[in-house]
Amino acid sequence: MAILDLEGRIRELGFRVTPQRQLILEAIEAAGEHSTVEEIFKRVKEKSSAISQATVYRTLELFSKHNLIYANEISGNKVYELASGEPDHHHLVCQKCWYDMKIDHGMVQEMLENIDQEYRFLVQSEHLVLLGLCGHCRPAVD
Amino acid sequence: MAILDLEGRIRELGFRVTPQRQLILEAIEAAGEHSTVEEIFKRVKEKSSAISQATVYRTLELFSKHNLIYANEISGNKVYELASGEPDHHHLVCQKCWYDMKIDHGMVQEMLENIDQEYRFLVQSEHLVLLGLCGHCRPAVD
DNA sequence: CTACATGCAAAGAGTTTGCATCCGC
DNA sequence: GCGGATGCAAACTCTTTGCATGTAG
Repeated sequence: MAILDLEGRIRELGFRVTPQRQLILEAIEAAGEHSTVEEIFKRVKEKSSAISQATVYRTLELFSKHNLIYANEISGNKVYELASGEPDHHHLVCQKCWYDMKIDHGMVQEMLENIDQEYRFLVQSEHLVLLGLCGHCRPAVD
Repeated sequence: MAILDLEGRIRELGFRVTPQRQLILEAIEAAGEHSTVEEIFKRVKEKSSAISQATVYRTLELFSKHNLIYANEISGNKVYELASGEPDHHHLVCQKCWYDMKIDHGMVQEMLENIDQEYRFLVQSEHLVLLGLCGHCRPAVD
C-alpha cells in the first residue's frame, strides 16, 4: 500500500495522522523492507530530530495491530514492513549471509489451501519468513 | 529423540551431562511441546530447587545451537521443543485461543521442494510454526 | 585433577509506562 | 476545545556476563 493510502486507513480507523507517524511510515518505506526498530528510529531522527523511542514503539505496535504494517521476527529481531493489503510475497532469509529473497505468494498458496482443507486452519502469516541457506552459502555449511 | 539419545549426543559433542542438563531435557519433554523459558525453569525448580536462571538460559542456548532442541518464536515468546532428528512435524498455532495443532511434514514438503528447485534455497526451519486462526475461532474473527 | 559447568548477583539491552504537555481534527 | 498523541525519564522484564566455586569425566 502506498503511504497516502495508509494515512487514509489511519484516519478511517479513528486515529490521527501526525508528523511522527508519517515519518515512521516513510522510514519503513525507504528501507525497502524489513526494518528493525533501531533502523526506523535512526532514519526518522535523520529527518527530524524530534521524536522519542517511546513514540516509535507505540506507533509500530498500533500499526501492526491494525495491519498497516507486517511484523516479523528474524533471528531474535523484530522487523517491520509496509503491508501490501493482500498476501503477495514472502521471504527466504539466509541464516548465514542474511540475504533476503522475495518469493511469490504462488509458491505458498497451494500449501495454505491444503492446510485449510485438511485442518480448517486459516494461516494468517500473510507474510512468511522462512529461514535457511541460500545457493551461495549452501555448499559451505558449517 | 529420546532423552537417552540426547544425553549421548551431548557427550559426543564433547559436553558434560550434568544433573541440571538432564532436568532441563526432562522438563522440556514433560511439557510435551513448546515450553517457554519460564515454564522450563518452573518445572525444573519443582524437581530440584537448586538451579539458576542463568544455567537454564545457557543450557537452552547450547542445546538449540547444537540442534538438540528446536527453538521457535510464538508471538514474542521463545519456545523450545526436543528435536526429533528429522523434520517430521510442524505447528499451526491459533492466535486467538493458542491451540497448537501438529501437522505432518508432508503438508509442507512439496512447497519446500519447489522452493529448493526454483530458488536453490534450503529452508532450515525443520520445525515451522504457522500462526493463524483455527476452525473454532475463525468465524469469530474480531 | 583439570577444564567445563554452575550459582550468584550485578549489569545490560530492549521495551513499556505514568504523567504533564501538545496538537490534529 | 477536546481527546488522542507525544516526550521524557523512570521502571520493568528478559537475558547476559564476570567471577569464584563445584564437579563430571
